Amino acid sequence: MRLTTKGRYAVTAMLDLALHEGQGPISLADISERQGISLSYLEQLFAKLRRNSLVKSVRGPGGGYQLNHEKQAISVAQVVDAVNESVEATGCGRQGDCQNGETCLTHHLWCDLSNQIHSFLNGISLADLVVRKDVKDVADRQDRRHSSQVFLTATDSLLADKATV
Amino acid sequence: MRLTTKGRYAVTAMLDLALHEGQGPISLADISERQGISLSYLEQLFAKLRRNSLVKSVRGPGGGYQLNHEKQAISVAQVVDAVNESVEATGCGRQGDCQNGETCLTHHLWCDLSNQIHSFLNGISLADLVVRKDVKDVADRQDRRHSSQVFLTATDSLLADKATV
DNA sequence: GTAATAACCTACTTAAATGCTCGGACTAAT
DNA sequence: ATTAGTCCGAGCATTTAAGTAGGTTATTAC
Repeated sequence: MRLTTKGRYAVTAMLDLALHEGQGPISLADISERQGISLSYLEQLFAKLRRNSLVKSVRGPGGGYQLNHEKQAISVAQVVDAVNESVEATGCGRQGDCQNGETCLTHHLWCDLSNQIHSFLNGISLADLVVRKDVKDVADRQDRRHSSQVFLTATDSLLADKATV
Repeated sequence: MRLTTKGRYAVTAMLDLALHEGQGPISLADISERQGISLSYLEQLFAKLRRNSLVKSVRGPGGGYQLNHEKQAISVAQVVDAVNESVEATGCGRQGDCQNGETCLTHHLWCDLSNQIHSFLNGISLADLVVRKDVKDVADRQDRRHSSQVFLTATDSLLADKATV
């Protein structure tokens, strides 16, 4: 079992998509900036998310990614799974052949733990996260910062335009 | 978060000690044989278990390891923790400074998950495991095999003794 | 049609951890 | 004195995460 930034990034990015749903395709550059995740790394993660048909893409200018299903139909477990971070706690993948063909002493314990984790993460959808207060707070902060940055760079280019006149 | 054979080995080995409690010190060689874990690797794991005072050791012939506390006072979480396999799912160690100083979008989600896992593993003691049917079954199988092996090697040495006569 | 944008793809790099092995030193019972 | 055991450090092969770099293709806007 393993849960690193890989799975956390994937969930964060998907949640970012869910939060900005209805605003058209969201570019990875935007997500990268808002969530502080390397753009190239995001590309690799979204390749997997796309292969698992959790997102759909639009190429070209104004393009980006969108959720491929309803928010409430995408669970955290699915996202973590899509980027190959199994929350399976057994070493044998539940086969029970952990100790050269036979069941090891603690096999069932890890099975129980796997069930526990999986049902927990399976029970949480992106829609559930979007309405949480702690998520909303962080999202608001990020959006303010992001839009003000957009404003600043827009102002910059206006000034640059003036300068070139 | 990470749970690999390292933590699983540690719990398995501790459970082995719990199962053979009252039989004096248990050598790592015995555990290695019964549980199919490399002896040298066990040594490294038990160094950590000892440093966390989960076991006490007896050196010299007839020596080995014993639980340092009552079976019911040692939880699976403690054992996993002792070998440095944190079941902490956040990247920031609950600090909330995940995204360059500020809280990331999914921080609270991973906190919840950590709580879930921790309370689950914390609620299971070695005593709980010892009485489980699935554990008993495997333990019986291992003990039969182990004692018959001891018998065989004993017979071997008897025969060897006879041969040398 | 040309430039810009953004998805898409492949390959490489760095760092860390796992799961071992090996060799030896210390300690205590026979 | 020998032997059975714990103790300790170094080293090693493999895997993975996480990120870099460099490019190609599709689409829009000018």
